Amino acid sequence: MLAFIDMQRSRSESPSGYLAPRRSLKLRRLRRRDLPLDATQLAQFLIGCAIVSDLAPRRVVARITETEAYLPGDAAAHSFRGQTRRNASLFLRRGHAYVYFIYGNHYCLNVSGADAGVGAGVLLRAAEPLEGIECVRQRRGLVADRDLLRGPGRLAQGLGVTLAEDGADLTASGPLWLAAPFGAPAKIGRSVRIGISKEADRPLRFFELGSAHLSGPKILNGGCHRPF
DNA sequence: TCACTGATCGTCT
DNA sequence: GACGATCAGTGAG
Repeated sequence: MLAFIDMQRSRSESPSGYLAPRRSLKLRRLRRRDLPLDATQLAQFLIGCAIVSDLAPRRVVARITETEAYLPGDAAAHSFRGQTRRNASLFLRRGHAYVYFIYGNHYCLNVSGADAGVGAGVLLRAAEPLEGIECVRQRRGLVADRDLLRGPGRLAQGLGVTLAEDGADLTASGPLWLAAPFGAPAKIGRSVRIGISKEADRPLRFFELGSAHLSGPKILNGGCHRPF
């Protein structure tokens, strides 16, 4: 079991009820061997882990609350038709960032989830901002706190992720990396994936039960959107 | 809260 | 030229 992370922070409650940390979190970088070799297991493993962006102007730490697994041979996966220039990062060893641009105005961040050359990954769909919230607000504009990183496009925007991070090793020293989970282990829910037309009935979406920081319709989240 | 729609542009066929 | 792992804005119930 992974070591616990001491959050080393005191929290203050904002008018919206959001709990904002005052001090930097103490984080342990995940190593590649910490990551399950199976994308479905990796998608569950990443719930409760942190994604850390040291991209300018300052550090943002967010606790991952929602993921989707895209497997080898999965018609909904970008790897389904084989390797192209766009999806090459999806075929890297597990733990690399696969960033793609979609719908003309959004980036999405994935974590490659298999051995080199296989082509599997985990889409990070939502997270709860823990540190650098002001920086996220600057990037995201005037939106409700629970909407800051809720949705794959919003998450990438809030972390400052662009195509420049495509192919980055999230287990190496760099501006974008994964940290070990902290706090009580998340209770994980499961549902079908969102926004796809192929293999849409496969239950490969995972989320933290009870979290307010989830995308998608309420019915897929176990009716767990907490009012703020 | 949900349904609907337009914006936007890279990738692939 | 069509499609797409999305989002924000708007209106209805």
